[in-house]
Amino acid sequence: MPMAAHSPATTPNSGTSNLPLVRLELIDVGGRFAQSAGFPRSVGEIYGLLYLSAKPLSAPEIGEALSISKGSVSTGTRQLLALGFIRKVWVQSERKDHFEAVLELGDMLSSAYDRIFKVRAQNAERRLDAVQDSLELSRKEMTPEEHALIQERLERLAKIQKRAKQFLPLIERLIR
Amino acid sequence: MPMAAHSPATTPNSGTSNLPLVRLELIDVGGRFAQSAGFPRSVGEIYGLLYLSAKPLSAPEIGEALSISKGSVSTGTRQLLALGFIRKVWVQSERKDHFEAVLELGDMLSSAYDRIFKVRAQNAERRLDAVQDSLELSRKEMTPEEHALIQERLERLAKIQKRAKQFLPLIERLIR
DNA sequence: TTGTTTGTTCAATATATTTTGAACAAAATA
DNA sequence: TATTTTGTTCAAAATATATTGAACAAACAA
Repeated sequence: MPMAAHSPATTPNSGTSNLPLVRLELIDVGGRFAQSAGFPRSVGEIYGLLYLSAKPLSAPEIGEALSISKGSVSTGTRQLLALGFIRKVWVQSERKDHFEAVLELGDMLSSAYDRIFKVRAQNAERRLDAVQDSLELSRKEMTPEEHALIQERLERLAKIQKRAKQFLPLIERLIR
Repeated sequence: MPMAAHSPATTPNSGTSNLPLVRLELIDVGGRFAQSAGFPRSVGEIYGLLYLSAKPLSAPEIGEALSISKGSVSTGTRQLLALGFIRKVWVQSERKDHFEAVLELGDMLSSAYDRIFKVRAQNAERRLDAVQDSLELSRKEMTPEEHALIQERLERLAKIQKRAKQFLPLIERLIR
């Protein structure tokens, strides 16, 4: 369903931006994708805008097209730059920074995968180790039966984690 | 770092629950995992509580152990039941429903994968089709050059999606 | 140097999500 | 039947997250 950025589905885009429908829709797609990946909607909208832009856009242009503030543009572009989804480009006789989308989305997604999911997997592993350590610390508060039960169940978790660790590199290879 | 459910890291667990440290920690792990997967924290905490429980727990027991309300327990257990992460069990001479964790987490995660990620992939595919349709609708508002550029970029997206579609079943097989 | 433009930060505001708990419904008991 | 127990719903409150915009800083121009 066609939808202008930030506007309810039924209302047409409010005035200034004047982008063709297809671009407004991809802005919305980007926003939704960002949300489902745990990023602010505006970050995805910025990428969606730049992805279908014929030329690099300045921060004020982005803000005007999406009706978002200077601050949000600054924060959003910083995040996208850090993830490698956009780059700064120099535009002749312009002092403002300009941004363009990195089009190699496949590569970008795999690098985002690296940064996000690998770190998460590592954290999860460390965390589970800590839980297993604290099982021994809690030993005195428990009956031997309870201790054995918890130990067995934590070992199940460790096995799942091991399995996950093994197939993650395979996914990486497939994504690249 | 050890942490009682819902309490700041430095404060000990407030009174009634009296669970050993290791169980409090797994509750926290469950809560964080749920959050990273887009579920309410309390849903993960309920699973974490049940996962290390020697016996099935009633709704009031869950609420008391986690210091959450009747309503949250009801909502949380319903979600976990729908996902297949817990099951109801009948406990002799008890009228209350009792809940226990499904321990086959690997299986559960793959079925949750099915339900969530497959639907997302399908939605994304439909959505991109719609965007491509609207490119044709917007044709008159654009120069031929702009049209060609957008068409090319949308085709790139379609390719990425196709690739993603291909490797998703492989991941599934690995997870199972 | 001063004045202007551009970009960032962050406290305040707005928005979205989760949790609560009172009101209700459903089921079991007496 | 009436009474108690158990479970659900959903509007309101609490919490978490995103956005704004004024104040600040940094870069450049004159």
